[in-house]
Amino acid sequence: MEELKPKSLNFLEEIVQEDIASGKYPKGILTRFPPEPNGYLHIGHAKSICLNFGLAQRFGGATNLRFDDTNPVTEETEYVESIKKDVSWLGFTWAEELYTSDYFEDLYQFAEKLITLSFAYVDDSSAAEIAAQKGTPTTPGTHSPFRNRSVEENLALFRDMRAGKYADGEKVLRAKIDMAHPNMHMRDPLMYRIRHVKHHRSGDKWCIYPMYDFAHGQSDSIEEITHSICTLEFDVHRPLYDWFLDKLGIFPSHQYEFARLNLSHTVMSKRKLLQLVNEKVVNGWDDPRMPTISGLRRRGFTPASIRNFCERIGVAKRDNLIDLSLLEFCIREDLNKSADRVMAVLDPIKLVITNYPADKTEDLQIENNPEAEVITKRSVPFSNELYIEREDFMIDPPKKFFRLGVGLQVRLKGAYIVTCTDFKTDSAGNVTEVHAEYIPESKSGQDTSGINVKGTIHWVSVAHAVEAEVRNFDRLLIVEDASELGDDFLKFINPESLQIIPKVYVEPGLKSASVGQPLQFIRKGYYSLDLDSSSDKLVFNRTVTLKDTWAKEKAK
RNA sequence: UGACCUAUGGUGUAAUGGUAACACACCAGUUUUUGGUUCUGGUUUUCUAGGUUCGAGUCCUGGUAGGUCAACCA
Repeated sequence: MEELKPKSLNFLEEIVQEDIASGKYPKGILTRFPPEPNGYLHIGHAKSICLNFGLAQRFGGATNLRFDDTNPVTEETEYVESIKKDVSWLGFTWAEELYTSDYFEDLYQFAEKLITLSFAYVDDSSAAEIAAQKGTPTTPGTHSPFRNRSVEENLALFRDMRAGKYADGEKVLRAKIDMAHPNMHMRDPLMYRIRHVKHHRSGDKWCIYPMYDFAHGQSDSIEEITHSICTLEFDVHRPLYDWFLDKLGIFPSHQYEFARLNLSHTVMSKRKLLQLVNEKVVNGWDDPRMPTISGLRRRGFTPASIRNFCERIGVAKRDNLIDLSLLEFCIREDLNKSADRVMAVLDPIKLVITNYPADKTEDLQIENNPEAEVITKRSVPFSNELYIEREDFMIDPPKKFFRLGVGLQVRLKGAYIVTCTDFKTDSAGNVTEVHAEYIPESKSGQDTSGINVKGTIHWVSVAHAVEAEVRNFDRLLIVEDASELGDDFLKFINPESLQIIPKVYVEPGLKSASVGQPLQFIRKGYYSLDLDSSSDKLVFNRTVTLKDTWAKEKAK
């Protein structure tokens, strides 16, 4: 489908467009999403996923899903499964499911080749010695005493490393580049280390494992990835990425860097997320307060809203801090179109309609979603005793209070207009009951009363109400920017990030709600049924509130 | 006392040497049987000093500020 006015391209799209125009990649472009299976995906990964898959979709290419599993110590199959689930859920289909570990033999051969070309050597130095040899960013490094071993000796030693003749840490394979290079990554970086550890896929087949720098570029090259995009901190790795591909003389994949996503009022680093889980600040990786894909899914976010968000934040090379309100806008925008409206009273007070027959029940037909293309209705029981929101009645209502107070009128959503006549209090002066009279000819849809009211409030019939638990979620942190907080970020957890309301009343039709189904509790927010629900206990998660301009008005 | 990356409203992102725009946020009004939604309008912008040019947010130089890099992590 052709857009009328071509949207401006982001810098990555421009690069791809130029490469295609110049005929650089006659077979089309190929991107890849390369997570390490050592944790759960978060919204930052979603940006990368949308970028990689989006680039390929837009320019007629394809995208591989590659698990970058070169460190057997941290990686597990459990994470592979969750990552696949999350990428699929976001709505993307990968061309091939691949694993860096599947290239271990190729990578080994690449290493032997570099040894043969005198571009690599086996080093017996300890980790501390190697660190010392590296120098500092402002002072050049020094040569390892093992740097000038012969090709034959290096080859023999490296084969012995593979054969398991050495213990962990005893030897490493290093690239022979330049110990005085201004880029630290070019000062004879490690290519292989010894790890006598079972790998989640290759098992015990290997005891030497390639480092990221010796695996990533070559994996890209093996797959003939044309555009390998990653985050900014890998910028300094690019010379090394290019050096290996050049010396090996293999397919020249190219790396491009973009600024990672930072979201306000939350944390994104794997370490901090892990900390939240381990210290039980949240209830697991899929806690709805987490910025993980699984958390957002459980919270009630839709894949489309997240894709939309990633589209709107754009992509560039400068550091950024995206305001959470943009994410909230995106989910509201989506849910406003798709969520059925239902009534739930979270903080109930009884409203008695004194002139409505006590033994009567009406089944009212109420619109599910005024925004829908095809309007459908549902049946909601109405009777003389209703629950309404406590905040919808005031003893001394101020001027612009369009709700109940003695003498005031409101419409009960989908039902009648009522006039408040009285109220009861307990000994402490708390309102316990509100009384009103309904206007029979004001029935919704057939109103002949001629009365206009400013306010409409939601309600649930006492006799028909279904009990439910509601979990209201809010921002995880009370500070916008957690980047400089370090471990102190735990001191800034929003104490109201989770508020459980154990007993609310919802309309009876909600007994048949399904997990994840988007709903709008009228005037309250968007909710979805949590997977903790059972047939005799409903639990609803608040995805996001509605915009509340009344709250702002009240604050004045 | 290094190398590299970056700098546009409050937050993001465009403008590809030719009128600084779009979204979110915020404010005001409109619509509304949700104080939701819709629609309309408004407030607020090119880090700094030079240079090139008829013309610079864009190119060049210096400065300033922020970020990245010295894991047998990725």
